[in-house]
Amino acid sequence: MEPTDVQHSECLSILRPVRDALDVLNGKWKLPIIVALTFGEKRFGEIAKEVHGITDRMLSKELRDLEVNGLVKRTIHDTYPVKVTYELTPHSKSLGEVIESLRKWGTLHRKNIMQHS
Amino acid sequence: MEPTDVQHSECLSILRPVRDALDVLNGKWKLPIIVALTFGEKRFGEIAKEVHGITDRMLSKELRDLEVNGLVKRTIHDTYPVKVTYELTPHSKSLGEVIESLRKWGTLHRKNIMQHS
DNA sequence: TATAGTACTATACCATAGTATAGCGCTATA
DNA sequence: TATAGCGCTATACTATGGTATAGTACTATA
Repeated sequence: MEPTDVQHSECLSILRPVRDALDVLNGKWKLPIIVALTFGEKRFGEIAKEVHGITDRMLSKELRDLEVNGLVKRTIHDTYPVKVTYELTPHSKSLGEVIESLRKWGTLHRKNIMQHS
Repeated sequence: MEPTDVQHSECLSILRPVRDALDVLNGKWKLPIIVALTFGEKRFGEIAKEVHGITDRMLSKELRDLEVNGLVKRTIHDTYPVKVTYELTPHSKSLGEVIESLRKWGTLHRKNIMQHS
């Protein structure tokens, strides 16, 4: 193997965690839902109101996705009538850096595109 | 408006550049193609060989996408027979930080999932 | 009794991302 | 003359993400 081959296969192995991260954030609704939960726990209906345009079906599905990925905690309160709330987990807070990094590059990229068109 | 509303709308406006960045990296093939071009310019056929499993159709489409987004430069060499090469632009190098940030979180996330299952 | 809210699920559909396979016009080589 | 490589494009298909609309079992309120 040549040196570039070694470097190349290293790059490829780096891609797996990168893909993992992208998959967690992917889709139209994940980030808006996370934003909605940023300022404290909320009920299903409250999130639905804040995330404009989302259908109940999608909200239900995406919340389950986020729960499986350990970003959101679902709590069923033992009251009458039953109350269900969702909140961000500590793990989800660690996303802050990634989002900031994406935001910075996205802003830079937008400027770049503007200039060259 | 309450204070949280202000903060909430701020978060939403931050999402646009984040979406932009995610869209550029999205899809199954963008990152592997970028990796293939990391160590210098390459011809269509060479990239096709390095990015395992990609079809000509997809490679053609994704290269055009990357070119439109200013990450890849396409050069037609005035030789017989004509030679076409692709290379990364300086702008694409600025992706390094973002990818590193995603890689770090992706690794952390994987550990987190392993523990809680 | 009727209406509305709560937290969903079911069914059907559509649009986009990606795959599979083939072909094109060109040139170089055997 | 035939075969293979080059850089693609065309056509048709499937799979996934997302939308639209309705319905459920329960409770609270008028």
